[in-house]
Order: sequence, then C-alpha cells, then structure tokens
Amino acid sequence: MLQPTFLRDNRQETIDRLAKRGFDATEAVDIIISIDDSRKATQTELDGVLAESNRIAKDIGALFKEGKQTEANAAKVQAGELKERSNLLQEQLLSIETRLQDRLYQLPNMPHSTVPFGRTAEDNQTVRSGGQMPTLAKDALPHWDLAKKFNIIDFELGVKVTGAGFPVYRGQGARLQRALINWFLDEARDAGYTEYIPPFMVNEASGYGTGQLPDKEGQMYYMPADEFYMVPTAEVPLTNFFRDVILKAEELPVKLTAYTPCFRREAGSYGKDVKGLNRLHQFDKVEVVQVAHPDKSYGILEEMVTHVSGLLDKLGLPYRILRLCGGDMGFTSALTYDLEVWSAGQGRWLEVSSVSNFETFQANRLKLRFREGNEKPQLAHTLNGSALALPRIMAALLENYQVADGIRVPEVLHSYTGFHTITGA
RNA sequence: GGAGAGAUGGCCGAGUGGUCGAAGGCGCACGCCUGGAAAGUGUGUAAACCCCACAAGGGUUUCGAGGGUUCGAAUCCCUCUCUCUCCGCCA
Repeated sequence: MLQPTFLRDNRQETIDRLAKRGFDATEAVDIIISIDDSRKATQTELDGVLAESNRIAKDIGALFKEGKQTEANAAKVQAGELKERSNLLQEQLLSIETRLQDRLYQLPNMPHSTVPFGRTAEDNQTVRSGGQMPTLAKDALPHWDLAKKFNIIDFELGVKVTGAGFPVYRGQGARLQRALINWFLDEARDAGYTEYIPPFMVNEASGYGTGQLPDKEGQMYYMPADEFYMVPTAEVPLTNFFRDVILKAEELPVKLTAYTPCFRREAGSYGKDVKGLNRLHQFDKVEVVQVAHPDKSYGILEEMVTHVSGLLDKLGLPYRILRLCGGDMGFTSALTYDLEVWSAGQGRWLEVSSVSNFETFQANRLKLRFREGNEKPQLAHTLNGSALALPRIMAALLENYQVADGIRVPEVLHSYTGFHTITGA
C-alpha cells in the first residue's frame, strides 16, 4: 500500500512510475489526495470538539467538588451537545478513512526506475543467462513420462486421494524431493539466513499484511470453520512475523528462510501449463525473505538473485534471468527478477524463482518499521525470493539429466539423496 | 470440549469512576561522581494522527480487540480473542 503523504508530495512521479504498468493513475491519485484532504479537515474539527468536551468534563468534576450543582448540571447539558457533534464527526471520519483505504488498496506498487515499459511477458528483459543447454537423445521424454517410467511420481494416485494438482512422490522421487529441500535450506543457511518452520495456515490479518487480501482470496484455500488460509508461499507467515514491529537499525538486514508446502487454487489455469509438474495446487518451496534498510535494499535484491542463480549453477541447469516489465510484475512489487530453467523435454522455459523488492509497500500495511538511534521510526523495505520452487526444478532435473537407463543426479545432491542415479528401483 | 483465573508502557508491576499516558522497580540513553570502571546520584525514556514549516509548541486517540453505560472509564456492563490452572480427549 502506498502512502497518501507520498502521493501528495510526489504526485507526478507517482503517476509516471505507475504508467509503466500500463495504466493511467491520474484520476485515482487525485481522488486519494482529495479524500485525504477531507480526512484531515474532519479530524481537525473532531479533535477540537473532543478537546472542548474534555475540558468541560474536567470542569464538571471540579464543580461537583465545590458543591456547585447548578453550574455542573448546566455544563452537563453543554457536554451532551458536544457529544452528539463528536459522534457525528466520528462516524464521518470512519467512513472517510474506509473510503481512503479502499482506494489505496487498489493502487499497485510503483515500479522502480529500471523496470522496462511493457504489457506482457514478451516485454521482459533478459539480463543474464547461465548453464549449458543439454543435448538429449532423439527419444528423450518429458518429465511426466519419465515419472511414470521410473515410478517416482504418481499423478493418478494424487487424484484419487485428493484431486488434480496434488501429486504423490514415491521412492527415489520422494527422496530426491527431500534432498532438494534440505540442500536448499543448507545453502540458505550458508548464505546467512536463519531457518524457520512457520505455520502452514495463516489468519486473515496476515493475508492483508502481505497483500494476498483483499484481492486474491480466490487464490488461497480457506478453512471457514477457523477462518484460516493455507499458505500460498512461506512469504506470508515469514513476512508477517514483522507485523507491528519496530526494529533497531543495527538489526538490519534480517534474513530468514523456510521450507513450506505451498497451496494455490490456481483457478482458471489449463492446458500445457498444468501438465505434469508445471503447475500444482500443492508444491514444495524454500523461500528467502529479507527486511532491509531502504538505502540497501537494491543491493540486497542483487545479492538474492545471485544466491538463487548460484543454486542453479550448482545444479547444472541452464537458466535465464529476466527483469519483469511493468505489466508482468506482481501488484505489490517494485522490481522483480524471474529465474527460468530450460525444460529440455518440453522445450520451454519454466519459472522456478521470483525475486522481488517490495520497498515499503508491504511494510506500510504491516507497520514494519525500524528506528535509527532516537529518530522517528521509518518504514523498512521487504524483499523475498524463491530459493527454490521444487516441482519445476524436479521437472528440469528429470528431463535434462535423462540417459538411456535412468536419470543422473547432480553431484551436489549425492550426499543428500544417497544415490547417484534414478533407476526406478 | 467443560470449569475457573487473568490480559496495563521494552520488561516486571501498582492502580476499582474525575487531578491517570498511567505509581514503583528493572532495562535503556545522557550527565554528575571516578585515574578508569562498578556502586551511588540526577535527568530523560511509547506509538499513530491533526494544527503548524515533517521546527518549537499545541490538540486527539491508544491500558488485549470491539461495542455499551456516564458530563467523565485502565477502573462498571456486554461480546470476542488470547494466555494460565484443573478436567476431558489426543499425535
């Protein structure tokens, strides 16, 4: 959520930056500023009435003590009138604040200056590529066929117990999955992140804190009996640790990591996008989150991208790094890098990580601040990234490392898997 | 799930209708003391919003959350949430 004071002081800049997302925010910004004007005017008036009421209430106390009943009762009448006025103003203020908040919730984050203009994924910039494209045999298979051939992932069984998009991992498939989770967490720890195991369900306030609510409730699984949402990413619980928190400047940056399963309803997806492991309702992911000083956050964003691409280097997967254009970026982000791996069996790129700087957009909703010395608290910057999302990594590993009689396992994982080749045994 | 007790500032803890944003202590910051430190001692120590120049100064709100009674609520009433103790159930 953007701040009205910022919009007021930087009206044109806000409009220009939001234009990168392909829409004209002029009207929305002006409406917000004018609602904010009436909010201030109403509060000023209300404060005056309340101040008067408080003064009279004190006088009444004093009058009673002095035994001046008549004067006291006269003052009571006056206080009653003020009360009526203040109630009215309070109602007005509340409705103005609600309107203001509704408007602010609808405004996406402002893209950073380096974000390219553009509407679709076509307009994303490739900033770097890494790894070697594999040369596969003529009869190379996509991962869903390999999964069946070696009996390591059972999609039908998942349909039986739950539904489509809930695969069952078996034998070496399950062990490879677990190995990847452990390796990712160890790599994150080596990079200075503290490991957490957060709740896999969150309350409504947490959904609002990171921006899934109010707009994207349809994407989350909801448990009405307890009013909980299944986490769509570890970002939600991890970042909400800091809701209503004031950190000391010297505590920054805070670096956290967690593995969680992620649950997404993915309403409206279809076709080749949901084939095999490409898009699931439940998947595993290791997430990294940082809370940063505003002056440092963009350096940290690069550091996070380097961490993630380093994982892909070590796995030997070919990848590319994209800087998302304004139109393709998430609602809450100021700058996002996507990392995609080459899925040799499908002949397409698969997104395996998204690393974003949210600047103060989430911090404003969360009231996540830090204090420098004795200065006033100011909003921190939040960042997060996948490091990494498992299913598409699994898909790429299966496809890119397939050989005649099995699937080779990258060397960095050997001590985690306990086997070097998937043979279906 | 049932019964009872509780929720106060960074922490502990007083406060049962007016002078309470809240005693006292701890912690923290700065000063004095000291060769330096400890001890001692003095001062200060929440957040948001509004007026104003984001200064000084002033105002409003906030004692788990929301509502109510009252001229006036940390204090009385109602609802909810959470914590603790006991019972039940249970990985």
